[in-house]
Amino acid sequence: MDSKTSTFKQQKIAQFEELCRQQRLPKTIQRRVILEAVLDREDHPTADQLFEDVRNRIPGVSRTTVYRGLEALVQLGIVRRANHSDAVARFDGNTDHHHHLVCLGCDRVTDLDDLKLDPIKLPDGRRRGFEIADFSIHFEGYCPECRRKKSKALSPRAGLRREK
Amino acid sequence: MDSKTSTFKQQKIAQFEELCRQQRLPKTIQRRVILEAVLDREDHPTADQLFEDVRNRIPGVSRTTVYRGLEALVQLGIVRRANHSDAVARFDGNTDHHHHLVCLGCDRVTDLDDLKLDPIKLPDGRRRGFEIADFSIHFEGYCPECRRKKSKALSPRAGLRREK
DNA sequence: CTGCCTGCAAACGATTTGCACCAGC
DNA sequence: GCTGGTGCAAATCGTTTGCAGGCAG
Repeated sequence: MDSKTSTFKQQKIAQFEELCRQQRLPKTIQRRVILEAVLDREDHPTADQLFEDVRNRIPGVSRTTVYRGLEALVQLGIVRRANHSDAVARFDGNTDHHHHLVCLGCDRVTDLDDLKLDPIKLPDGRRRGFEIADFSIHFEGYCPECRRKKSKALSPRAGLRREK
Repeated sequence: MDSKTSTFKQQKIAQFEELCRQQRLPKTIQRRVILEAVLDREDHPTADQLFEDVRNRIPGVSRTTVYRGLEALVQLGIVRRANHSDAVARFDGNTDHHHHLVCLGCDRVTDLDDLKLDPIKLPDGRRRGFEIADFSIHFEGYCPECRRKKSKALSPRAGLRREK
């Protein structure tokens, strides 16, 4: 929205085009729009949500194209797969270092950019021969909405049903 | 295997029976065995792997029962869903505080019990009204196996295909 | 031209659901 | 006996694949 965000988006798109050139991949409108759709969202949309978003801009796209485009963007390292506990694939245009707030009530995941946390000593790197490149912290707790529900009804732990 | 592990298992099972009593749920053999199957594994098995394990002990079980049993155990808070990036559900009998090593090459997730990390200051708890109950750190990197592959071929980033 | 990308329809695999029956309490 | 668990088969849902064009380089 503001210029900062906008610049970020520009950069990502430039990065995408750059990679296409490097790898001699045709840069199609579809994939550009798919990337834009991911970048336009703050949350971690599912492939289907993105399909809807893309379809608003390119009425004829097929679901397959969106799925394949997303996969391609992941391969290029421009977007990330976001791992929620539901079974559907989710994507995240923010490939920078950031952390997550995971709600134990509704399973929603929000990004957390507070980086006072960063100076954690990346430890035991070579433990078990594992080479650590980065890390992110999952904070588990309850989002405002679920806190309210929780205080009202201590009981049932609204099932882990999928959101739709 | 050793007495410590064994005790842990006992406790979990006791906890399960306790919860069944509290909530007036019948405690069936199937669910007990499902729980045991989860506890007997160190990794994060898929529902289908657990189905196989359970079937070895109760030849007649249906896949449905295992799925439903696992769901029930998750609801009871005895086992956790483990979030990998592949599309299949995975489960984890270790509900204690622990961290994860996530391989960017093969997406495998391993538990990390090194708790020198624990004294991290749980910060900004009330940020956005989010109530933080716990946290876990995802270390992203490359497991020994993928490091080897990576050093040989810098190129293709073996696709994110499912393991089977 | 050549190769990757697209769209469609069909296939697929994991998970869920409806229903009749059976088992704990 | 009532309630919830089980097993089976069918349905569902997200995702992938095969194939025939189409388009970017």
